[in-house]
Amino acid sequence: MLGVNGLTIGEVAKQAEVNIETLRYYERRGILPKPPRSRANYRRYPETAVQQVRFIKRTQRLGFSLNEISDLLFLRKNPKTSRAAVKVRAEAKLEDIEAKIQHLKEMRDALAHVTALCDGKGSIDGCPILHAMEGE
Amino acid sequence: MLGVNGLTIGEVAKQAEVNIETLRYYERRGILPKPPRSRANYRRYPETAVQQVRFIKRTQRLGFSLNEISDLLFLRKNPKTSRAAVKVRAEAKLEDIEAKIQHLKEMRDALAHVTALCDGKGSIDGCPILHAMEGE
DNA sequence: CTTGACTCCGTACCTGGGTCCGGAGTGTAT
DNA sequence: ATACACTCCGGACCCAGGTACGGAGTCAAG
Repeated sequence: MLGVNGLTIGEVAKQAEVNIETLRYYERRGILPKPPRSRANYRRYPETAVQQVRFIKRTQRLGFSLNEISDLLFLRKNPKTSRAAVKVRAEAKLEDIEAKIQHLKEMRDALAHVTALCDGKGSIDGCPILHAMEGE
Repeated sequence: MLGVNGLTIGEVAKQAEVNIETLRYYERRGILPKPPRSRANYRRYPETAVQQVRFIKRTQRLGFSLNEISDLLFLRKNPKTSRAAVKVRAEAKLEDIEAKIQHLKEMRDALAHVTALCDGKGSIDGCPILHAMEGE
């Protein structure tokens, strides 16, 4: 009866490999459209819902936040949007990611520098790593 | 009267360039030792407190979380600790950071790939970036 | 007709690193 | 002495992205 037309939330969750709670959360966030309800008030999702959730998850893996994904979905809904609008966002995100990489590389280099000071021998007293963290 | 022996929380905050609330937070977390109190129950920090806070901030900038910093401080307090214990943690953190960099690079490459598909011309309908996010 | 699995909802909780609030007490300069 | 800055405290709030809880209703099978 339930599955006849529309997927239950559990079915969508399983197929899209997310938690049921995640689907309800996305709905609250307005990032997943509210599906119609059965007589007993159960959500009955169209088949496309699974694809929509996968889109969200894939886009997240590209580094976009849920707010940014909302924004992208909003653009997509509006036929007057230009492709340039999407491209601008993609390029901005690329720069974000690049900046994070640079930041992590700086941390890595600084930490590698400090780590190299220590031969790992002796007691903690005078430990060159801690010393470097303490000093200027 | 107050400044005569010991720094007030505001003085430490200013010198260490952190918020007063941050100092109280670190104290709650047990990462900054509880200073003695004045008659009126005001914290009177020793001069070394500023250095301690700077240590925390510097170590954070190297990528350590406050929990990891607690752990490091705990090691430091114990004279039986070997330098190797510190070095092990530094190297583990280095690997953490390296893994984060790799992850971000994968995101960057995937996103760059997708972004390159689009010449930025035309309407959003059929946008190759969104199309790539939707498809497998 | 009962059992077990599923769903409903609102709300609270989680991690991490703080930041802010508000009322009360204190320190100090004029 | 009074104005103004500083400090005290517990608890609430912030960001993100969920996850968990618990009581009630519902569905399908035996």
